[in-house]
Amino acid sequence: MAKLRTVKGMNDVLPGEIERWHRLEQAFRDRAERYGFAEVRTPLVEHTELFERGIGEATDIVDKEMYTFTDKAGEGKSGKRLTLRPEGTASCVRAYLQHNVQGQEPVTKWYYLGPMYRRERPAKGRYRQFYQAGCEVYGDPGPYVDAELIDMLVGLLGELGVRDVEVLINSLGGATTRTRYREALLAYLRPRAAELSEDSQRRLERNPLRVLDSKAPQDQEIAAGAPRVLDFLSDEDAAHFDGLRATLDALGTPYTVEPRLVRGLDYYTRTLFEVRGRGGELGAQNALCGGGRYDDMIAQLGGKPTPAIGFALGIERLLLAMGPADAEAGLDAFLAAQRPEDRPAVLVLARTLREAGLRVETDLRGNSLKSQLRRADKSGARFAVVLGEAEQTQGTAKVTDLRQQNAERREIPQAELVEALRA
RNA sequence: GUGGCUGUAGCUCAGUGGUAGAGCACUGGAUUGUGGCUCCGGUGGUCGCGGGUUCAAGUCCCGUCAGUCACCCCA
Repeated sequence: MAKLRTVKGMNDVLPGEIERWHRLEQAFRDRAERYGFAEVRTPLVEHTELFERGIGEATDIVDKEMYTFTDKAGEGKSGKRLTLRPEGTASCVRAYLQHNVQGQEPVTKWYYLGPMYRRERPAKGRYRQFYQAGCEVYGDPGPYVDAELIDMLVGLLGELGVRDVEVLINSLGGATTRTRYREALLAYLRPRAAELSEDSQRRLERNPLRVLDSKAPQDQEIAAGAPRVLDFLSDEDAAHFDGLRATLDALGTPYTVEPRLVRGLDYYTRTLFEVRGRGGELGAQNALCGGGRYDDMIAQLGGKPTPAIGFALGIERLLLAMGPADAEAGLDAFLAAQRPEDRPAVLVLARTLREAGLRVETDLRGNSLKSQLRRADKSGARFAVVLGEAEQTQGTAKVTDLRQQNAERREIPQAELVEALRA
């Protein structure tokens, strides 16, 4: 029988690595809350229809990457089609509508953090279960929140030491702009269809915008001469985009306008952005986070028309871009027993110290004092504390500072130990 | 889904068709109450898995699975 192991593309995160996850997650939460966002947690499983209607059936995500299954059928009922969420936005919108949040407050700011599932071929920085942290704002048409959101992201990345990034922005305009642009783009691409890559030819009628961000050289050449969305923006769309840029300028947030930035989700309107890392660790998966405005989705899913914007960032990718971890906070003390009969007293003392808030470890498997101290040293503990016959009778403990090479052993009354170990 | 590369100890990797190895890690010890450095010992392997070729396969061939990188996709 084959060895048990994780499902392809899904990974364990073990102690030693998890500390970096905590640091990232904590930085994200802290920043999001400082900006007025509150956490929302939604189920990992949703009705398949939510993603089909929310993300768009023409997208690759919905078309071929979702983990979808049929739930067990109930009495006289057929099973329902369920899907492991491939992204977070659709679920947030569903929750927003389900609990009629839009009727309770004019503007809603939510953040989320958790695993997403897409059945793609795994690669560096791309896994089948991967983690995203994201923010969503409902009820604010922008463009000021758009800029604030982007600026918040750049601030977060900087706080985490990721400074070599590129912020790309674009605008797709509203529904009417998009329709007009789509027609113009098709008019340009159709005569050149034969020259396009196979993938782009397949996408041409279904989702022509995707041809623009193809990496195939022949596609890029053709895309370079294609009409630009920005030239098709309505006056309102253009004013919105100008407002975004002016606000980013006022915030001092660097950005690049990339008219060919399109992104693979169908729901975007107007503002679109992506932050790419330039670090070598990232490989081809250099999109650290992406987002944009999706002003039409809430109405499409049955709510009253409400403007919305959001982004998601890929935790694993950000971890790659962050580089190696700082030294983790270690133990305060490692307690050792001189003789087997000292072990209960060590446990009593360990409990006292732990109750006092100290991080304390012991190793009382029955090994020698030498072995216990060797482990104390490897544990990274600041102090070694030894209890033996003499200390037991005198109510003291021998304390050694493990950071010093030939540290003297101090005999300290147990009553003063907490204080001594905090030093 | 397509292609390239890689699978040997927990980790990093050697290994000319002829007895399975090293370093690190783990563990025991080096005049009995003290760690690191050093030294000596020990545990640990279906050589990813299945076929084939051969007197003989970790080594050669085929398949398969997994990892990884790129395409693709996207965060």
